[in-house]
Amino acid sequence: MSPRTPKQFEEIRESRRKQIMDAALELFASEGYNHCSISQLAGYIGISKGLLYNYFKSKEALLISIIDEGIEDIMAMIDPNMDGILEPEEVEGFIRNTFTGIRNNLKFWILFINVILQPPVKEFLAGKPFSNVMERIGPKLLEYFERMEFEDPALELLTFSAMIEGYGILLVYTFPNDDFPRDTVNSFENRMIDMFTRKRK
Amino acid sequence: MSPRTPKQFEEIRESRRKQIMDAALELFASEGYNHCSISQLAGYIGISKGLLYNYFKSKEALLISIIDEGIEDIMAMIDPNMDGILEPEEVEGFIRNTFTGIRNNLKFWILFINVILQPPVKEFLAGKPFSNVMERIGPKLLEYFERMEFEDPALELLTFSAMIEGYGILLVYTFPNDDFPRDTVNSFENRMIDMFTRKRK
Amino acid sequence: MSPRTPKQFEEIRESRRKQIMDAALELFASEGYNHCSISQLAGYIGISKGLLYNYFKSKEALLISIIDEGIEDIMAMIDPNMDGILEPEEVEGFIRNTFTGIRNNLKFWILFINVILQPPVKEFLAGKPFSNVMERIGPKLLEYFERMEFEDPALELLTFSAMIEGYGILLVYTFPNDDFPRDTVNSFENRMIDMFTRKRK
Amino acid sequence: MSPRTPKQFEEIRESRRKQIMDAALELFASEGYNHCSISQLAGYIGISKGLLYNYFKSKEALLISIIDEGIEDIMAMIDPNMDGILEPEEVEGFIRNTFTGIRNNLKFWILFINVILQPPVKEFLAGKPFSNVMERIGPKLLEYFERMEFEDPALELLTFSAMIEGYGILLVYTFPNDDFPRDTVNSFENRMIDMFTRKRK
DNA sequence: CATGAATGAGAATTCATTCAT
DNA sequence: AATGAATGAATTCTCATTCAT
Repeated sequence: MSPRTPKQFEEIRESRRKQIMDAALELFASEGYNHCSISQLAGYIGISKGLLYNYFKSKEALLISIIDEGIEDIMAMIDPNMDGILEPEEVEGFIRNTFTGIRNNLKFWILFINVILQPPVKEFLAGKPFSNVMERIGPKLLEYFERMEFEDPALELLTFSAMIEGYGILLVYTFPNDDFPRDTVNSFENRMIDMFTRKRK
Repeated sequence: MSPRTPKQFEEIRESRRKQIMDAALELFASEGYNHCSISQLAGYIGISKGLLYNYFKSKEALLISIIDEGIEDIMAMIDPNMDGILEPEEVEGFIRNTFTGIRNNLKFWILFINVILQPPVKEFLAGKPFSNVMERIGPKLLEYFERMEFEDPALELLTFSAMIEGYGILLVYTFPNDDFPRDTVNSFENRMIDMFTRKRK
Repeated sequence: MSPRTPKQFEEIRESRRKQIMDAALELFASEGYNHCSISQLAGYIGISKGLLYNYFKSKEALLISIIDEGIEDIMAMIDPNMDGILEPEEVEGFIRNTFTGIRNNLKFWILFINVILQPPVKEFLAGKPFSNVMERIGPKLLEYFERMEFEDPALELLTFSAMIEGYGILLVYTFPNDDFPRDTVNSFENRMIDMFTRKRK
Repeated sequence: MSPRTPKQFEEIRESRRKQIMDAALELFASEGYNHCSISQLAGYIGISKGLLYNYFKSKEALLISIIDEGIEDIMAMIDPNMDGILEPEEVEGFIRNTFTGIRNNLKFWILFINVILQPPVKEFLAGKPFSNVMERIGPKLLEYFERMEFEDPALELLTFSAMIEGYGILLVYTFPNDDFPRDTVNSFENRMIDMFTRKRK
């Protein structure tokens, strides 16, 4: 066999890294971050503890990487193009994407909810622009509700946020096994779209 | 000096127990359960580590006690009398009480959200009828929405749940310091009452 | 009620002391000295920990008292009058008394075997003339076997000691519940008497 | 430097494990199991406390491992082939092997006597077929004494057991430093062989 | 005499992290 | 790159003993 090229090395590293992060997400989400030891994690993946430290400089760093990437994934799905002012179709898209995004990354979402208030992640998020999805697009939505002449834009924003987050929480706490009545969820999504994209008087 | 009576001992125990639980709630909620050591907690209260174990057989047991009592407190406030079928006024009361209950026990609520998915609490809740507030009154609400001829009772229940939980979450994650625009919250509360107590067609 | 006389106080103290020692013997023998806490013991007796310390200055002191008294009891039964030289009838009496003594104080015997090699008791026994029953009467028996012209007096002493102690051990380890074939025990006793009181050639 | 092979790791583990068990046997036997802390033990070996837990999941587990292996060692020496019916030569061999076995593993024997009645070991032995050496070969010896037409087989078994165990106990309690008159011991051994392998009428 | 809350010293245990190979 | 033995600091927990009442 010929010696591997630098590019191949890079690929190997990348796939290992991904493997570790996937497994850690899996385990952290089901067992809890604190409750899950590096030994256990390494054993679960089938690699040595040392190798893990070859890829992540600490357990915290691993967690942060997972959170970071997860947020990016969800953000990418939720928010493909929100630079300018919001139009109703974009709000509709945002709602649809959010629902899909959370559902597609349920494991991550569970972990996220699980650790978001705990020291390492808390600190990490503090410095980030997307510490909270809502925080980022909040102002835009506010401006949108104003422009669309909703009666009480702040109330709309609160309602909007609560419904989005409430949905996410229900997924995690009440239906973590995806045993969700899909019809009802679709209706809920439609109701939200209905509520927040039709101009009210 | 005469020896203490059993009643006196009982009082000492009761007040100490409360003192420990209050301090632990405080610290666990702000620092995080895992991040806060028994040493730190004992130091914060100003007692010895040993005494803590005189009152709670383990750190987990202390956490569980806090959760247990907190749930009871909130349930007592939320749900004073929901034995029979629900009437609109009761739903209104439930909404109002829930909002007040969460706000009055914000520290507990933060801790609760923080630990609800973590092993000891998860297991503890599994055996409880009120593992989730919604779980308990869900069926009653469903029957209520049917009786009130809401078009899609399941959707109403989901919306209702999401809005309640979303509100709770927002409090914890987004406005933990109570820097909440109170007017908007009141409007949100009223909107919910409006949505779920007026018969729809 | 008239105030108690000093004598009555003395009696109360004495009976309490005995009660504590009996219960401790019971518990130490069944649970193991180290495994049994002062709390547990006090609870078992139905008194407070403080009171216990009123009677014994430490857990070790309590153990030592039990051992001390137990040894005295057994010694009193085994060895009523062994001051002068031994005669065959005295050896016979010694054997019979030893068997009865061990059987009557089985709980103590179990505790004794259990703790005899452990630090506090070990040190305590070191300074005592009866650190071991055999040690005390060993020299006398040796002289007896010589005077009786046993062929190898040292061998007889070893055999004698081994049979006595072996019997004690069997009681503790193999038949702690007294489910002992009494006939066989009696025969064993008679065999020992036979072996060690009849002059050999 | 090439990484260690699995075989090398296996060797390291095996030798460390043995080192720990040897040291623990040494220390537990001389200081007493309860009196000897993990810190002390680790310091004595010259390793960290943590490493100890890498090899044994608890102090109790370490004790049990020692007991388990010790029993196996002694059994292997005592009882090389006792499957069929016993012949006088086998009984002789058993006696000789037992004496040698106990003497060669005196440290273990001391520890064993020391802890055999204490909770963890007691429970552990309960499930074992060789909880007591005698228990295992008792029935065989009984049958042997019957076949050899000893007058009272049960009495012979009791005498045999008592002498063996009594010898073991004497070693531990009375002559723990091996300051044993070897001649007398040999005579004792011969006397036992004489007593239990010559057909009596 | 009697109580049990309170202490504190020390014990067992865990586990993220390092490092020689 | 890969391993897992080894570390050590921190953490949970135990329990004999004291002491105010």
